Amino acid sequence: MAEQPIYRQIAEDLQHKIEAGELHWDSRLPSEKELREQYDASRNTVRDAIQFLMTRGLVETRPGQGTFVMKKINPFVTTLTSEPETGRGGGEEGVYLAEVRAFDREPKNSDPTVEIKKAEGAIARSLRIDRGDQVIVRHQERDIDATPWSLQTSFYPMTLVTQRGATDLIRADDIPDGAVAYLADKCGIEQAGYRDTISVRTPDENEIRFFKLPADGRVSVFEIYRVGFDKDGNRFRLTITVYPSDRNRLRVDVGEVPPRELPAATGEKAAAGE
Amino acid sequence: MAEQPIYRQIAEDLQHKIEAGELHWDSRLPSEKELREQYDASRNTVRDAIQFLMTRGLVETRPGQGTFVMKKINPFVTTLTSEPETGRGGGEEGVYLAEVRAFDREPKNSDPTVEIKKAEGAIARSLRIDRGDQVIVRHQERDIDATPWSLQTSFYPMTLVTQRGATDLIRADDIPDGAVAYLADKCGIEQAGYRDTISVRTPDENEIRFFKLPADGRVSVFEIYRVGFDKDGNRFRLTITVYPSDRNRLRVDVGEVPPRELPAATGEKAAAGE
DNA sequence: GCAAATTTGTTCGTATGTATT
DNA sequence: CAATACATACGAACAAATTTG
Repeated sequence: MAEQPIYRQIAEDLQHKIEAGELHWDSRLPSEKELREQYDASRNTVRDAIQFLMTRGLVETRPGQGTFVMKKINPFVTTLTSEPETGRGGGEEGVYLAEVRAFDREPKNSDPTVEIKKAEGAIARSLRIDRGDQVIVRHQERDIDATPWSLQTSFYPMTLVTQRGATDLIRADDIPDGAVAYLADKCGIEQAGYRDTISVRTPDENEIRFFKLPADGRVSVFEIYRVGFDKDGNRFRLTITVYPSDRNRLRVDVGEVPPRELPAATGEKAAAGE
Repeated sequence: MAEQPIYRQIAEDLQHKIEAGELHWDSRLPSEKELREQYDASRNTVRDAIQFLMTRGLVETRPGQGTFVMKKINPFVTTLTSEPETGRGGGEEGVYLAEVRAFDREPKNSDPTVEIKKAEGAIARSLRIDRGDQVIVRHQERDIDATPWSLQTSFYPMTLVTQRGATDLIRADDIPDGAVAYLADKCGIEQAGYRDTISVRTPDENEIRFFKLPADGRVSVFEIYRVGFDKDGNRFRLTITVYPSDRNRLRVDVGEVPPRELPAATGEKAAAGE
């Protein structure tokens, strides 16, 4: 049995101190120089230990200041199956706002940006249209409690506007009840169901900037492709939502499941959804 | 605009070469020594660049051999909502085997290990039992096409054995049709529904070993807590499944959704589920 | 506003250990 | 056993960000 490398030993010791409460939230760890003396190791080895803890989200470093114990994030739980009756799912406009407020947290939506583009490979395949077909791209940024929380981009075939009269899709305005409800009202396209495909990947440059994630991709993001189907099984929209995995959880309810309990005051456990 | 650090420049250059097809799948990158000469940088800097690419799953290192361009993994898609009729969900024994075989891939289940433990905090909360109550812990390892794919651990209250006669739960044998079906048969506990909570975290030591993940936790894992409810809303089991996020996707179908298409021969796209 | 001190970020060099061929 | 290549560890220097006087 090989002995643990030094940097791991140091990391473990620091981790224990953090978990034992010796180092509380937002308190500064000893500087690299001090740690070097404490553990009688080189600076690089100490830095390896700190990086190990950073990868696991226990500490963060601030250039010129020091290394700090990370605040435990109270994750927000998005229920993907939230409103089967209306055919709308968790994460969508109206549902999202209601969900967040139900947990006593403050949502904020940016104004949407609207673009017209040619469909690229993945988009065209998801919507079963031809590559190069015109699509409407609507993009929104969302905060919870003033922290950047998710990025949502929806793609609609241009034919919804040109042939079905859904002209509000190309206005750079919020659609108050959500695009799904609008399409039902305006052109009678009812969403009979949707399919979510969930993957995890490293964030790109934009996402790192918006979510204020560490630049080296230690914190990954959920990427959810949601394809909406009408009652004939046709695909009429694709929504891609990106959530940083450190501050989000997803939930799926199947069959008969008791309703969610509301958060007990500021209790972490209820909100964490166990 | 600050210039990019050298290790990022090298990483980008290598990434371009990979994406341009100059370095094809499974081909070896130049050794660290050669890269050092090519880019006129130190070995540590070259290693930083390689680590950057490893984090993003573009290359892998094999001690004693070199650094290789990673094969694009054909992810397996687990549908969490797969069999609403039977009350069983994706990832569970019978469903899992059928799902994998339907996509022409070869599943393998290890024999389960069975332990009796006292329920710890998270387990007790999930099952709504008291901390310290006895629970049965059944653990299984799963491969697909000889690659380690998921780790599953189920927790059952001991009362199912002592008061309801579900004695097979404490036998270290496979339960062929799955524990859910067994409990329905044996003690009439029907699973009326279940709730999945999905989070992402860094793998622990065991998971790194089993899944052969990079030791420093760059590749994260999905962790799915599935709580089963009977028709009275009581919780009778908790199953925690861990999937490496680099080779797995999750799917959720809500409402009326056309059936999945079967893979077109060996096509990546169909299997990826777009 | 500026300069000094502190702290982390990046880069270099070197040495030794370990795994594989 | 030897060669190759990655993993860990040491030391040193300068750069960049931040705080303090």
